[in-house]
Amino acid sequence: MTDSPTGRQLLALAQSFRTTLRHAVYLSRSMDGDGELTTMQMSTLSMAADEPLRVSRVAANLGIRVPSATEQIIKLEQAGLVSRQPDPTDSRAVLVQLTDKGRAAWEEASLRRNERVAALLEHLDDDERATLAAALPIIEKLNLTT
Amino acid sequence: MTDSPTGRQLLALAQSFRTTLRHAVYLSRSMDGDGELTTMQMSTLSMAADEPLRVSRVAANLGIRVPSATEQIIKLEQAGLVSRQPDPTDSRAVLVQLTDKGRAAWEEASLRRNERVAALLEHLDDDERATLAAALPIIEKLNLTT
DNA sequence: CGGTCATAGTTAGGTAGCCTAACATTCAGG
DNA sequence: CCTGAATGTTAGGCTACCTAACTATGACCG
Repeated sequence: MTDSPTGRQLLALAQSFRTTLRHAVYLSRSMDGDGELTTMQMSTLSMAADEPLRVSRVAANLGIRVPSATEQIIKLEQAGLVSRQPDPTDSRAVLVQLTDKGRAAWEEASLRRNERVAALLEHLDDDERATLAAALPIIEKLNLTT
Repeated sequence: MTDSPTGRQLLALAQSFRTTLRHAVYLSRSMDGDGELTTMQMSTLSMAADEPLRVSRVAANLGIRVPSATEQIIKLEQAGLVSRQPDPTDSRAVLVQLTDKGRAAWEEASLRRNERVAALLEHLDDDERATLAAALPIIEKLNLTT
């Protein structure tokens, strides 16, 4: 504790974390296959599942700019999965809302993804799964810090 | 244990994991800023750091196709960070090798990234860091399964 | 009120990274 | 040799992101 042993440990953990983060991106992409909804599309739908929300909120949640969000949302609209309507309380804003078709598509895609991920998790033993489960909220916490 | 309570637990964990995975992608992207090396570029350099390797190996490690790897490698070459030379033992193959400049750039970028991630990790307490450290190899294991 | 500034989205145009298909070159086996 | 497999590169296209410029609405204030 003379100098900063904690600092070195932190750097070492950061190194490992960075590597794993990269592999996680890889893993995530490998889940995206087929003609299914993309991860980003599913996130958008899941946000709108609770209540209609603004384009700017979608952008913020996805970590992209508003024009990019508009683009994606228009595609979802053309696919009939969401509808766009002016916000009655502020006609500048646009509310993105899930259609019935959108909800069905999201639920089904979500289920299928979960099954695919669950199949991976089956290769872990109980302890490993417990550790993983404990780590997830911690990673979430890191995100908020950003 | 009558039906498959484990199955339901697995699905629930899968759901959480999927969400965190998405946020991890977000986190990872948020690290990519500036005019620095991208994550993919750093991975490529780190692979070549040990010994020269083939384009096809780079592609496989990054999870992309060979033409895409060629593209990235050519950019790195133009930046003077790697060199491309025919494999003496098989002149179809091309060996990608780190230049001195490439090694220096990689080491510096790596250090800076680690510092940035370490800054995030500082917001965690010791227990949380321990849990995170324990979870990393488990996530790696999932990747191999893919 | 009426003018000015901020806010919400869309449009336009450009870039980066990925893909498949088609192509050269080289190796390996009968 | 000659044919088929393996290794890269080239060509062309797609998607998701970006910034800049624009429209339209709201909000504040003299």
